[in-house]
Amino acid sequence: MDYGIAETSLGLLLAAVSDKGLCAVLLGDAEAPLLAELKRRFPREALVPGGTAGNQALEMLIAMLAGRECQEVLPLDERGTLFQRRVWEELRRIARGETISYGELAARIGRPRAPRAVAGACAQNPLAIVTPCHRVVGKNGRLGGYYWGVERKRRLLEQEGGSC
DNA sequence: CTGGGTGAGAGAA
DNA sequence: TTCTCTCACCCAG
Repeated sequence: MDYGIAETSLGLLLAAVSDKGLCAVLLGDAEAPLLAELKRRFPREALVPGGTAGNQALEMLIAMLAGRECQEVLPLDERGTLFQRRVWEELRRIARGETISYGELAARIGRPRAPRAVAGACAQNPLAIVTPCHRVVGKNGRLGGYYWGVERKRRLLEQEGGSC
């Protein structure tokens, strides 16, 4: 698979693409930790920097951050359990600027008593931004957590609410 | 504020 | 395989 890295308003953004589709979108402050995480998630893959597909995905993600809603166009190579994919699929149906609670999301996938499990699935989401796990917040106004830092979550929501 | 009920995943043995 | 621990939750006291 090949990948590309670019600087964005949220810090460094890494996109990795396999022969099946987009398989990782990571955020971070420095290049080395990003690469380490990519390698940790795909230990057996050969990682090729600066590939065409990776850079193409990067461009799309940056356009998305700028306000364009062009997801679903490129194939996704999601690796996860059935339950996780169910959660991620539901996440992608949340509109830009909209937020729901973990309990609500759990109810939507038919598991109303499993908000904690849903949170766990969100934490494992390999495709930041494409799968908008940042649009899930706690029920009583609590922001909840975010794998790449609550600060990034807050800024993502701010920027989505304002510029569409 | 605290405590307990949750479902699913990761890791040990 | 099972057992145990860990949660980005949520509601009742």
